[in-house]
Amino acid sequence: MRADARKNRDHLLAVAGTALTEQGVDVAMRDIARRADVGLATLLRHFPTREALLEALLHTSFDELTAKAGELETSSSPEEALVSWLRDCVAWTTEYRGVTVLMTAAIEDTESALHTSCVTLRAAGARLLARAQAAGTARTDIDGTDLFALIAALAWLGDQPSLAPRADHLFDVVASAILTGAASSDAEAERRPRARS
Amino acid sequence: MRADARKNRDHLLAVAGTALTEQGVDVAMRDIARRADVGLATLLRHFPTREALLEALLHTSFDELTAKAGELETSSSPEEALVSWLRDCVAWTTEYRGVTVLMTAAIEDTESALHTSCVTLRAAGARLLARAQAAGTARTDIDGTDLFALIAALAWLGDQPSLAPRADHLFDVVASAILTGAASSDAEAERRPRARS
DNA sequence: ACTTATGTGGAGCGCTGATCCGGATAAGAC
DNA sequence: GTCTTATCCGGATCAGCGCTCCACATAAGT
Repeated sequence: MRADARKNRDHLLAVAGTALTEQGVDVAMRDIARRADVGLATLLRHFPTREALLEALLHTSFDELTAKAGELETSSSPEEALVSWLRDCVAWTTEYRGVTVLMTAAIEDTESALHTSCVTLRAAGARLLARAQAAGTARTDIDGTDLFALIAALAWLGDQPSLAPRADHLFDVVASAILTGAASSDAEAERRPRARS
Repeated sequence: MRADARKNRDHLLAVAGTALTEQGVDVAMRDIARRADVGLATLLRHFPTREALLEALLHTSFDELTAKAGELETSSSPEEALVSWLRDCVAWTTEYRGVTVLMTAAIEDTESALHTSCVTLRAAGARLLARAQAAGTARTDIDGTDLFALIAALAWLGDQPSLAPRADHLFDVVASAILTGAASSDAEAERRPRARS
């Protein structure tokens, strides 16, 4: 890659990062190009689709989340690991408003630039879930795809301005549905723990 | 209203109904106008915004849902009434792909044509919830807005092609989180009843 | 210094929702 | 039955979107 191209690419990524966090993933591609003092065609050549741009921008975040899942698998109890990781996933999506819709579309579109990252993420969650299920602390009638769907739904809730204030609380509600509390001594405490703050 | 205007209005509503169920609420306004053999301006004068069109089209459905809530309040047990009504709400949204997003935006936008309908719907749900809470069969740390958010999230799940197959199952998961099963003799059966079909 | 392969960005396409305004027409007066 | 007028219609137009093409600028290699 030519030096000026590399420079443009890096600059575009930096500008896109701030633009996306400010205006959500639906920000106009033209706006990103304008803010980078670059033609729209240049942006679209480096990143032919919105998904491609997001992939380049978020793949380190994806890696961190999957890595986190691996760490939790050894450092925490199955139940704590699962819930903590779910919370991290949902919290992460709040930084990029609207990314949830693209991810749910990407997970079964093998052509999407985000496809692989999403599948990997789902697999990481499935492992944490299976571990908790084996320990008897998570209900056994859900799988990794269900978990992915629940994360997506909670993330979507956080994206809706009118529902966002309830997102944290509803996370606890849904989490209580995933956990059985079977092998936990404080099962009841886990079912209705966190009072409305 | 002049006779030709009334005729156009009715015709547009009929055409919009089929167009919306076929292509979702994001269908281009121009397409609706084209299918009705009418200029775009005509459609937009009768229904200045997409919300206005939807309100005219769906307000009978909204009325039916709130009426249904009233009936269930006297005909069924608090628990059954709540779950049955929630299921009806979620099922109804599947007929109009994408309507959930507009509804969540409308519920706190007093300018939206859908605002009143959404608020009424939330109130109907809140009453069913309060009744179940009074009977001790629904968790007491959620309110009508939380319920609305959960319905919206489940409806959104059904709108996503990749997650839709799990929507019914996840409805049961979330429903189990809302219900405590306290006053029910088959509490355990309610917590993990429906095997994956 | 010259050539060439590569990168660039303005112009233009088809699409969207929205607005304007000249012409068509139904409703009401006579 | 005719005429007036208030109402309604819809083609033309605008700004915005993602996207593509291609004449031109320029960095890299000889």
